[in-house]
Amino acid sequence: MKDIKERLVPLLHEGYCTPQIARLAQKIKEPSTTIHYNIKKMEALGIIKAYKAVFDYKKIEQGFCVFVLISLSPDEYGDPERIAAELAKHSEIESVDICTGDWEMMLKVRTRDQEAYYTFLRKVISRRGIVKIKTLTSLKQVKTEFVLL
Amino acid sequence: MKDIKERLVPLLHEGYCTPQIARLAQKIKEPSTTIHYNIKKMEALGIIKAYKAVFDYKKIEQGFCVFVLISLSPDEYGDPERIAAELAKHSEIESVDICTGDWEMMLKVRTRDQEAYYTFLRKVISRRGIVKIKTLTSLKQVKTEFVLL
DNA sequence: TCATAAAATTGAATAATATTCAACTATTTA
DNA sequence: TAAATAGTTGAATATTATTCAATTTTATGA
Repeated sequence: MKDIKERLVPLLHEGYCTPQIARLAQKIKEPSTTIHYNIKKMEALGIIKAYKAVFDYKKIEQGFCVFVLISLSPDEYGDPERIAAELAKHSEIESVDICTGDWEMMLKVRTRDQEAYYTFLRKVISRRGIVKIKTLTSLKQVKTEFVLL
Repeated sequence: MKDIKERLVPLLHEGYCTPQIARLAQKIKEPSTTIHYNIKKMEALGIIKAYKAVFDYKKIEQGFCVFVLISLSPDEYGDPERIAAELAKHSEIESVDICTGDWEMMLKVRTRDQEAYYTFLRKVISRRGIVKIKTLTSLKQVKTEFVLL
């Protein structure tokens, strides 16, 4: 056994997939060359960013999911995007949004369990510029990435 | 012109994609038949739920993105999943989570613009059982669905 | 309005890829 | 330790994506 699975998951997580042109052609009832042309165009225009797999995260040791509401220090109001870009690099973070309202930033984070999240919190989230955070823990994920679980 | 694009986007949004076995095989340096076997196994076990495209949502008229924090009426504490499942059906909703803390539910919603969101709010979110909501509007999306924008 | 250019659609041919299958190896079970 | 099960792999086949050239449609400018 070569633990192929463990090496596949991270790749499929962010890419290494492709549209099924033949199936789309059959569904939409147009020639596959037409589908091909239109998809390549959307890729070239940057409309399509990636093709990826969606997992049942409980089954890949990523069952702990939280939303992190972040309040920035006034020093950072001018350039929240630098912190956002820094955070976005981490593979545990599913999404990073700069927001209005009581909180300046919203993260969605996935880890193995609460302990792994605590480690992540200390290592990544605790940094200069972030003055307050609030964690909302997901007890049950009903839909993710537009896919019903 | 047949507006192929408009018909492709909703399909690619939730599926109609497939893993690139040859590319994965090259990357991982294992035979493609081994990759194939392992992927089919993950699909059969329900580890992989779907293969889908990720879009630059501004470019498909879905540029308005919000997080909706929902507070349920005490009547519904016992069975928040029915409301969650109802909400999850709507294609505007990217994710539905049942949470701990001050709010019982978290939605991520995408619409064309603020007006479309307002309509959606009145039509879908306003319902018996939901007693309070708070909307956090995303001003800038840095990362979505594990994909950098 | 009409000529011209650019963009989009399409069928046929080809190239690339996924899938099947049978043999083999490694791992688990009793 | 034997037998059963699960995982790996190369070769053959089936399916699918891609290229290309021809054609149609749409946009542009005098």
